[in-house]
Amino acid sequence: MRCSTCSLRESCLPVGLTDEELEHIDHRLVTVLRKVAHGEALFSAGDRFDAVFEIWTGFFKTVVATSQGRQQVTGFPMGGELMGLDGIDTGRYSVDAVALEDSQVCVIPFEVLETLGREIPMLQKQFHRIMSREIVKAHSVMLQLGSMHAEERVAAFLLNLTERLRARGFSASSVVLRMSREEIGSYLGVKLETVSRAFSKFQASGLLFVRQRHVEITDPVGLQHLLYDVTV
Amino acid sequence: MRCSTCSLRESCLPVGLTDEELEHIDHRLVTVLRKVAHGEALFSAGDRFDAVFEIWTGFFKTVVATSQGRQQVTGFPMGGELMGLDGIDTGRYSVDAVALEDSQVCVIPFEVLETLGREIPMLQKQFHRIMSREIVKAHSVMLQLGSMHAEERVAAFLLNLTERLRARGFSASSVVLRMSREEIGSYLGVKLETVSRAFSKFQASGLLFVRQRHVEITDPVGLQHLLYDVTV
DNA sequence: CGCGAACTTGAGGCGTGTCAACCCCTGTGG
DNA sequence: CCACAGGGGTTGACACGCCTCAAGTTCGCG
Repeated sequence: MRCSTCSLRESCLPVGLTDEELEHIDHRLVTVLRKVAHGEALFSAGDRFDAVFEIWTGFFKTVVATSQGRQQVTGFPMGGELMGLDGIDTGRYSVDAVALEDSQVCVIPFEVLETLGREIPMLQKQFHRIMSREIVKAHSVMLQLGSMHAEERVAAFLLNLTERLRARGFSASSVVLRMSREEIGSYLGVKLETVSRAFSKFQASGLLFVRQRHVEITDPVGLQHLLYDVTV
Repeated sequence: MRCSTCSLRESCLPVGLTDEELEHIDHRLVTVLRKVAHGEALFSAGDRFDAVFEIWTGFFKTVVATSQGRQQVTGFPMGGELMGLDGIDTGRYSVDAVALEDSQVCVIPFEVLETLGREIPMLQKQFHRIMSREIVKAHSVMLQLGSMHAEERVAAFLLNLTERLRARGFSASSVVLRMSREEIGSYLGVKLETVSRAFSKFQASGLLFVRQRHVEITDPVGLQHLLYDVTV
């Protein structure tokens, strides 16, 4: 596997490396490309940790669960994002990572990443940036879960999703959701019916058109205003 | 500042380092000990990032805020925990870190940490573990915010707090809360009155005694059961 | 073409928020 | 040492947003 010629090299772990450094990590950082079928788990909570995974193509959900059967979707990682960082601490993954569509991931053995990080300071720095970003994203989700009303959460979710799609060159207005209402609801801390009602209400307000998993956002600014116009 | 003779060296960043390695980082990893008075901010969202902070003594809260004035407490870090990791990504801190009592923190310039990490693999590994743990903790908070009822959240909060105190050699049954009902409520995504009512109800159930910020937990197992006995 | 899963929509109940009054501590100044 | 002020905490009554339960609809897929 060669990072130096990969189409994602500008939005992936080795961003900012020189051509020389990129060639140095070719065939070393990533040795295997793994395919994950729709519905299949890339890894599960409790599995032994030995690698992190860079999403090359596809879409995932990550889920934490308690022994009592409580579940919570903690994220919807997509192309260019790194998964498995939660496993570094204890040596076992703490979430399930399930593909929401047929996907391909670059397998990065963690030992190799730490070694190459010592050799290439820029790689080390990028890795730290990515872990830090993960923490910041988590804080942002906590803010949503802790302080927003149901409709605001759904609006924030849609805006966040479309922004990420836009950054990857996809349309930000016409979206096909890869996840169910129930998965969205779990992520946002509300029930699936509440998500459905929010979509319907947004449609009635002329902000978007929704038909099952197809969403056409006609008024992104209006959606954004839902996050501002709140009695705080 | 010397890490090799610090009383916290077994529950701090350089855990697991050899005596030689510890002496190598003495006066280098930590150059300054900073005092933060009760109510004062160690750093604020937007401040330029150049260091992470290891809490030596004291107690903090971290708070995220939006431009619209929405706020969310994201954590209550205490002795032996690392703060400021959120600033690595963008080069600016993304939360406020406010002392809830007079505190002292070791200032760790981030440049130095990355350099020493390249020299000492064990230091690098410990740092990665800590960042990873931060992500896992965040997932756990998401689970609370997204799937638990108010009383369950309060019970989980109390159990988590006392467990951390216990790990530091303090009593796990007799606690003086350093934070207000409002701060607890913000952290848990409920209103301060709801926190107050939960405390009162726990007392009525014989699980604990509460008087203002003094909490005496008489039945930790009973508290734990509140998290199990739920229709999921 | 038909089945089942996912989604939508409605009615009613419950949990938490809101608002307000009161109490308890702490700290300050006379 | 006491009086007082003020912030934090508690408790109650009521409102409302979201959950629950249920029925009906649509869509994807075998």
